[in-house]
Amino acid sequence: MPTEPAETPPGTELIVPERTTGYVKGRETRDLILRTALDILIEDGWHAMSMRRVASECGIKFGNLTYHYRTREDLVRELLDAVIAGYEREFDHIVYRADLTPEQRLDRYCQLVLDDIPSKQTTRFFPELWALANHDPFIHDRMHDLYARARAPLHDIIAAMRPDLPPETRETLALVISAAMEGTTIFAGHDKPFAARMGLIKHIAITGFVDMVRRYKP
Amino acid sequence: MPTEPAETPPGTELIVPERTTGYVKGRETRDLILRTALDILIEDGWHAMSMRRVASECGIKFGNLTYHYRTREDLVRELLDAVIAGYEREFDHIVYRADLTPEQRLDRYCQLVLDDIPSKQTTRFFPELWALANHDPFIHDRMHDLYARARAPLHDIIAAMRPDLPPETRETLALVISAAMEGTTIFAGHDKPFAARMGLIKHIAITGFVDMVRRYKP
Amino acid sequence: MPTEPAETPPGTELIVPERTTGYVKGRETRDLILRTALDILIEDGWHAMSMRRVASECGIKFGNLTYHYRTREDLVRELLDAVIAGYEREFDHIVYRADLTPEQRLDRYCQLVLDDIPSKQTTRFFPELWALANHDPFIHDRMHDLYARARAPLHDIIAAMRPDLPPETRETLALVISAAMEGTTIFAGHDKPFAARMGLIKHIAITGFVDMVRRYKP
Amino acid sequence: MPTEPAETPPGTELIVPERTTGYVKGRETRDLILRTALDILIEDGWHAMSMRRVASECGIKFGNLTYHYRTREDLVRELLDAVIAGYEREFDHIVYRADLTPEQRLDRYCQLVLDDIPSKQTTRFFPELWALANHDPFIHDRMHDLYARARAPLHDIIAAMRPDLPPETRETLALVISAAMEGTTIFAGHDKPFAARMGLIKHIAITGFVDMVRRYKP
DNA sequence: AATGAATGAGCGTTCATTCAT
DNA sequence: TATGAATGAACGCTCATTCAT
Repeated sequence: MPTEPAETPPGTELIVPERTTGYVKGRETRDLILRTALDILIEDGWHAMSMRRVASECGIKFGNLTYHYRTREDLVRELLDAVIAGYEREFDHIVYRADLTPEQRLDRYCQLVLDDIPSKQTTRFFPELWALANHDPFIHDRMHDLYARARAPLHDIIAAMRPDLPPETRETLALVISAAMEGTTIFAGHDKPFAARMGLIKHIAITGFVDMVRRYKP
Repeated sequence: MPTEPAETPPGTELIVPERTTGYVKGRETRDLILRTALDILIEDGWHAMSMRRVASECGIKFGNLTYHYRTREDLVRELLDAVIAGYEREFDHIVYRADLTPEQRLDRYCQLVLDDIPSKQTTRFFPELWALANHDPFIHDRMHDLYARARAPLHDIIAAMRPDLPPETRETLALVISAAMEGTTIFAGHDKPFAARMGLIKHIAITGFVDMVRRYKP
Repeated sequence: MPTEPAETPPGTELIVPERTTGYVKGRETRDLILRTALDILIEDGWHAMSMRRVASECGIKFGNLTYHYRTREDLVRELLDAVIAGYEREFDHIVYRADLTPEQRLDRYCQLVLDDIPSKQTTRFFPELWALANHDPFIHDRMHDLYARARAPLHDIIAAMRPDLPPETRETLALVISAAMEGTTIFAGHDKPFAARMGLIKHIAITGFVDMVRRYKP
Repeated sequence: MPTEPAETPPGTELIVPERTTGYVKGRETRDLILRTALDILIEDGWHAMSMRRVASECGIKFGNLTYHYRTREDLVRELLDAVIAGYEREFDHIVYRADLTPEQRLDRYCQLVLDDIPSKQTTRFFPELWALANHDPFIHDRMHDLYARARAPLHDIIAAMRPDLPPETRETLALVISAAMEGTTIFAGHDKPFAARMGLIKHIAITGFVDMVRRYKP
């Protein structure tokens, strides 16, 4: 079973939306702002990502930051959208390869996800997102949009492996597998106690998931 | 297959440490403070749990709060210790029942954990902890202490089921199972999109976990 | 012996540093802040000079004060620098007059210093500085910088009067004279018991100092 | 001329007043409190001498401190009185020695005062007092009481040396000498830039003062 | 597009004080 | 005599926001 790591880690790119007034300078500044804000979020967490600190670490003046993002919420939403869109884009153009068996594709999908977890950005960003989603409906919905899109390939794979199961069961299998992988972030993500054991974790998890789909009896 | 919910959900109790000196009144006040602080943490998150808001929602004056907890860190540490101790206590006196087979005990253990996940406290508290642990070494260590203690019963069960496996493999099996269950918090916890499907999730997960332990080949 | 008071008392002016950027309005606000802070320091002492009180007595909002001086230390340092620079400036352009004998210049120098002591600002400001210098190394160094500059003219005068003495002795003569005058602040400064006797004090002190330099035998 | 240092430095003792309820324990506690408060005042200054810190550094509980000194002002006043009384006592029983000439007694008196200045307590305590006296009439009066008593021996000495001078002139001579010595605290006190030069300062100052008294012409 | 100035609110902390135990 | 509990106020600081330049 192929276990080589994915060629391009997802989520390393920020997809910054265009604006109506398409000045290049402003676009560059917004890029810088979002990149810097994400760095702070990753490094020191949500509450450290203040407007002042973002401006300061950008090397721009405070007034300029509020020109581009009038309120903190504006900044936060565009940041989360940009980060999430980055993850979504990677998923879209990596997973679909028709030359593999469903088992191989399941294996490959899980490799991709688990290989991404030890990255500092993923280990730091998603727990912030999970916590925020509990208190902010906008973030909650946006986050579950992302996960729904991320599970879509799994649905196809599981449907191919188990056409006998009802759709709800297949979806829930996908959910359990996805949740299981997310959960490893806490224990084997960047700088976590079991980071060094990620290889064994991957083997146990992936073989377990394949078995789980293959053998599940309703 | 036994799927009845556990009789007492863990984590609903705060274990507030005694003090060598002090009157009953002070003890009651400290209890109230911690209970209120936890409620705010659960409802509105970490940064909403300010000293002022805790005092205000306690119905006590700010000065009195700082009398009992001189600094926010004092409050936070005693709160986390009290919450975590509550979870640990439940684990300690529920899991050890010698009259069951290892498979039954694994099933029971997972039932216990998964039954707790939809509780509002657990769904809200642990993601906060995961996010905080990324930026606060004290919280990081305390959290992984808790999880290590929570995995201990799993180690016994898996050792009984698979004495042939080396300890590291058994530990990692336990870790994967534990992480998988934690991951469901995000998707099927309180008010989450798949909360209603927790029954099916439990069935898929638990039968999958039992299979995973039973059939794992190094 | 000439005893007419100096034409311009030193230390009545605040030398507020320019900033590279900024509007006139901001400069005026900073001037007002420092002037007000000094007034409070003089009137009610160091610990009364709180950020809140400065803002309030300025008629500006607290947030605006912290905009101009982010921390109290920023404010304090710029204030001390401005006050001290005011004293230094006066010393610089008053003392050097070549048309006088050394004795006349010594007399004139002491006149200048002693005439300044009964001013409320000097009587109040310097004892605060002396107390603070005991607990704050920055203030300690800045204060002794000021005094070193203030003694410089004395060194010249004494060198002219007593070229036979070694430099260390001349410096120490200057120090004793300077210290003696500073000490009168406590007893004959503004609103002090012997304020009314400053004329006699000046006569006794100055004739004594001139004699001391003229007649000192190592 | 005799220049050996005084046998017992003044101001090292706290004279704590008795109370009507003469329990020994309470007296001991008050001693400890005042001693500790003075240490804090000397070490970190006036504003650092808070009730809380005094209690904490005493090793007694906060409530107990407020039992002995109901308000901070109570503590401060008794502390200052005790310290000042300590200095006064030393002056009283050291200075009067009939077997010396007036010049010798003047020398001896100045030796005594100047020898005390480099002590940490004196260097730190008096500048605090000078600053406080500018803003607190009670302290102002008490301080000048102390200095008046301290100058009394000088008046006798100067009267013996210069019976020809009118009393006001003699008093002012005493004042100038006293003020001159106090002023050296700032420059040659404990940890001050010219502390190492105190020997030369003493010689210059004392010979100068003797000359000043001997030769002053109204 | 970018900066400077000003506001109002909230934060954690320290403090002096009063009162019950 | 000593401690615990509670209050109210002020502290320095950071923040998001608005508006003029």
